[in-house]
Amino acid sequence: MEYVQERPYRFRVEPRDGMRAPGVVFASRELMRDAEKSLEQVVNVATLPGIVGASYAMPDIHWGYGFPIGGVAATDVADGGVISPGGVGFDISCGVRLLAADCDRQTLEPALQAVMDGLGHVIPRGAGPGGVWKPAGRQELESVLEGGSRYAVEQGHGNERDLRRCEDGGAVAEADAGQVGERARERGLVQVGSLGSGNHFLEVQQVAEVYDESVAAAFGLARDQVCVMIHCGSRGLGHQICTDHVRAMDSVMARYGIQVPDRQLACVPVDSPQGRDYLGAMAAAANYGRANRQLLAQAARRVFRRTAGAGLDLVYDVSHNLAKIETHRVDGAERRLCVHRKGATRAFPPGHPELPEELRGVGQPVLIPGTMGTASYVLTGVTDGDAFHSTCHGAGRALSRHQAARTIGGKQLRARLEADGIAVRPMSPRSLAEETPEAYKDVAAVVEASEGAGLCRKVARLVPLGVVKG
DNA sequence: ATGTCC
Repeated sequence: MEYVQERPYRFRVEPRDGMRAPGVVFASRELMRDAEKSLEQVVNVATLPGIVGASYAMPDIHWGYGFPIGGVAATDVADGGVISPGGVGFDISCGVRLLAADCDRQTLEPALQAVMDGLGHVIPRGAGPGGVWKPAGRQELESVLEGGSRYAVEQGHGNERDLRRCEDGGAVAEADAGQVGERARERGLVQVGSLGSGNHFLEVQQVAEVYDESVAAAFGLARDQVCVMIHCGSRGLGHQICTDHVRAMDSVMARYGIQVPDRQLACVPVDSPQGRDYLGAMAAAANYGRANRQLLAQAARRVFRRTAGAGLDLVYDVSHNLAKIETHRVDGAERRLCVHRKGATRAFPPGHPELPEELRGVGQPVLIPGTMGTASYVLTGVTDGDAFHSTCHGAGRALSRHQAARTIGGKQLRARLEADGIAVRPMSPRSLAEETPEAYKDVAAVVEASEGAGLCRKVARLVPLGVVKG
């Protein structure tokens, strides 16, 4: 696959063979070598009807279902633009929530093991059913699907300030629970407030480094401060919605005269019955994901209060697997676009009207989960951000689960992490081994490249003190 | 990611 370097941290594939836009990859030269393996998917996405700008890829790009993970593509709604579930991913609204504790690492130290034991006890994790909160019935599940974090807070699980610090105020308005199928509901009923497995986690962290004091202060973060980061999604419910709607789209796509180079890029016009159906169901899954993170945060708050006498304030909650209808300026005109971000994080700039007043001067907090043994990052959106104000979402996998588990045993890894001062509360040794830090790219390099490409700015680096893993 | 295959 041929590409050229346009400038530092930016590579380009010229349009050819059915591509309606160029491909653009933000990466260092070194990360670009990894990215090459997924360029075919970047090129495939560029053939989607109505695509504007480019088919973009973030520095943590890797192979995914249809779209690459780390892919961003926007389509023009009024110009036959399509919506593709492959551009969102199976884990709809997977995302990150960061809470800042009212104590620093030294103060927490004597209580850390008790905090970790408490979290290990109350945080449901791993595949299958189990959640901290059970909706009373079908009716209440619908309330979660339509109300997200807002509904959870209305029921006493959090406060109004939490909602200001959630993307979309905690709930996407366009959710349509009627488009959530029976099996998705069954699966969703028993998993509200659960982590799941794979790279999902709840970590107790410490602010190890601050790159921008004033932005960090606006986010409520300072050096040595204790934080809690929660990374999870919409569990079986989102997965089932994706499965159901891909099938529905696949069977009608030809009727719209749409051809795609990969069946996994199934799509329909945003402005079509099937497009609206998927967007309504996707929004419902998005709300489920936010309620999920809200309820896990409440569980963490109870543990911190009881075992350490500490409080937790929400810094922000943002998804990195979602499609959204947003207005952007394209070729000098305001256009309504369907922005797919799959393994890419929205990064609104300072002054954006959708940011809460107290953050409007500094930009949107962007939360980047790293790996267990290394670090996570807090970034902020920038004024001249590219790719429809998007940036990276994490380290990005480098080894398969199988390969990872071959490099180290779970017990050995746990011993190594504990020796490094990181308390670990895993679901099983095997699941831990699959998530060994060596299985991931260097998150610092990914963040460096994202900043170098002009997508965001670094605010703080967080290191783990304790990890609860699915 | 996912009741890791309906």
